[in-house]
Amino acid sequence: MAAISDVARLAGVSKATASRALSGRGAVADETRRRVEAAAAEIGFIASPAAASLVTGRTMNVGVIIPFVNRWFFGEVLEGIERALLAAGYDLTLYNLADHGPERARVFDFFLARKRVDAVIAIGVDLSEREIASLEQRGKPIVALGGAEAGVPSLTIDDRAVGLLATEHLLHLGHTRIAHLAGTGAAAMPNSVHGRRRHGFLEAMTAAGLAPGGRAHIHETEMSMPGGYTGTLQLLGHPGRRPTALFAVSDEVAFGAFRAAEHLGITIPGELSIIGIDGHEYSEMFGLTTVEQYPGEQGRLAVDVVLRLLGEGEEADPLPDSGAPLPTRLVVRSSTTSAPR
Amino acid sequence: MAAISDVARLAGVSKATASRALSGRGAVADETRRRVEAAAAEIGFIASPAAASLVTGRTMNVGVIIPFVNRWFFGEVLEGIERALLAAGYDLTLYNLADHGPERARVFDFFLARKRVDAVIAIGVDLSEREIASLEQRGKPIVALGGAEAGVPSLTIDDRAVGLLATEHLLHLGHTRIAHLAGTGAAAMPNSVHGRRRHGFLEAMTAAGLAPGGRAHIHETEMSMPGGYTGTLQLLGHPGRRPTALFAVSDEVAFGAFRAAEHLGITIPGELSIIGIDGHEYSEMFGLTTVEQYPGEQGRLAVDVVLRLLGEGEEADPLPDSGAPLPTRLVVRSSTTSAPR
DNA sequence: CGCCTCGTCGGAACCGGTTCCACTCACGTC
DNA sequence: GACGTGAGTGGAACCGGTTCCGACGAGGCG
Repeated sequence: MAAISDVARLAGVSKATASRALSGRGAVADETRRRVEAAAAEIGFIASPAAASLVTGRTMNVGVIIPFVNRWFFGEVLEGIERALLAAGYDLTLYNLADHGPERARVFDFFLARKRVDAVIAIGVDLSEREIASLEQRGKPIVALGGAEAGVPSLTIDDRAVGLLATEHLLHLGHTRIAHLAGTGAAAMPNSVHGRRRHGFLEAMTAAGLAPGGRAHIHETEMSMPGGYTGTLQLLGHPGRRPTALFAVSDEVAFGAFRAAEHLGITIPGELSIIGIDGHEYSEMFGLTTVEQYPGEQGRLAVDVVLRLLGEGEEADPLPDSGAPLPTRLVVRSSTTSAPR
Repeated sequence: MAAISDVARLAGVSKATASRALSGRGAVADETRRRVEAAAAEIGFIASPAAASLVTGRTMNVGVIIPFVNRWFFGEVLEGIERALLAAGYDLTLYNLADHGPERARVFDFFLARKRVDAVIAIGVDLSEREIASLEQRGKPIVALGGAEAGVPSLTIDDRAVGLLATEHLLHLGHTRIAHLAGTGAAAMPNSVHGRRRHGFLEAMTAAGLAPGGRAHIHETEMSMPGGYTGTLQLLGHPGRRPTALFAVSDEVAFGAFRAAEHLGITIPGELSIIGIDGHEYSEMFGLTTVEQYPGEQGRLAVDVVLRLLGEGEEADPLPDSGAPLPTRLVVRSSTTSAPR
């Protein structure tokens, strides 16, 4: 429990000089700095973050709010954030908040409002006005990732464009009976990620003269492999002319569709083409055509923005995150092919 | 920016009394407490954790070290820990440490050694002597989860028994040509989770008079679905008498095996029985027979132990975590059946 | 009725850093 | 040679709580 006063005494300087020497702020003669550093090393001095943050008001800690840990996208983002934060000397405090329960209010009022974090990164959760106000009022920057928030800097891919792109890929292959496995609430919440991807689908279909509801089918399902499985069974299980292509809202959902197709004896891509969204780690194994996004990199970017807002990056790189959507890329594999005639 | 001195002034008491009233420590008259609480509520007083931890030495923060976020088991454990910690008023600081890189030393020396956390929960990472000593020396309790650590309280299932149980299930079904998809390093590190499961497999095979190496095959692979996929292709892809049953070291690996079997035109369970370990969220969808474990509950338990070590739970429930292995359960589904004759 | 005990409370020290301010001193300039 | 300048340093206040210790009054006991 060596304190800075011990270091100062050992180095023969004042506490003030020791602090300046170790923190790098303020002018200290080179020779003095070396003496102080040597003294600190000798007694194994470790500064108390509590004492520092008490006076500076900075905790060197960023809160991350995330609804799921075990969905691939979120896990990847979290890893990216963690790495970037660690490199910058920040700690990451995790809040796993799915719904708007009492838990959530408690986290905002009790944990985040306290001086436990300097900033907040919210992944895939829509913050309420009150929640945003509560944080901003205390001068804590917020950055949203996935799901644009009004009033706070948001990093997100263009989900509508991605839905459009995926659907157009299927259309270009000659498919006309195309189904969409959408995420829960896609129709009810047009501004959600699911809603925007659905919108892109509808837009492409309409532009191709394929009135949705006529031959296009949309089924909403949970964002998981079992969700894709049961959803696909619903979509393709009944007799009649089946869709020849399926646009799944995420790769995990698409994986479930693979399994359902196998169960139904439908071959891929012969009888059914499947495209997903994400660029999931497993998509190569499935041979899944997908629109890739890069969640790890997105997490890193979110940290960049946060650090800039905290006045760390200062000038440095100008970073063109001026509202431009994050990059995505169509990767064609073996799960999509020309429509059977 | 309301400080406790403001509360005290408003309530007409001293800082000392205000602190006692709000923290619940020390004797305060009921009427005084009510006045202080009313004053605190009125000006929206929020205590500074930095100030409190500076003097008490407690941060109300627990560090969690985890090698992956995106493996189901780890994600589930993390969620369980988060929930339990939050309920107890603790924050969770996440450290995503896979290998023994320089990053890792930095986390231990710079982050954990500082007074940023009160305790550490290490999931599936083997701590070095030095790392353990460094934490214990500073009075920070450590709890290990999955992969027993010498010298620190460890929560873990009995991996050898689980491997035994899974293999015996296949043996009871009459299988004699049984392959094991083991985790990386299973042979090289007999005390690892992978090593112990492999050991259980060998033990069951030997007891059944089936000399490993004769008709039993072991292949080591990455703990993921693609790992299971390529591993299974290796194991079953070449001609000759194939195994009729497969014991996969984890459910995710088993899922990959399903996919590989489909690719090879092998029916399940007709030509190949598959059993996994974990009780993965998706195992029901696959109809996978598995030995379930309960990672969310394990995380909760780890928090219980940590809180006890921090002197929170004090007496309360005696909790029989006296080294007894965590619960597991064999769940038979449609992926295993009698050996073909 | 005197004394002890206990509940209640205030004053003040303290946790361990950071930073403002004043001061010294060497150096360059006119 | 007088003076301004700025680097380098120390003293002390301060961040916002917690806790030790002592004071005080009321009630119980002998």
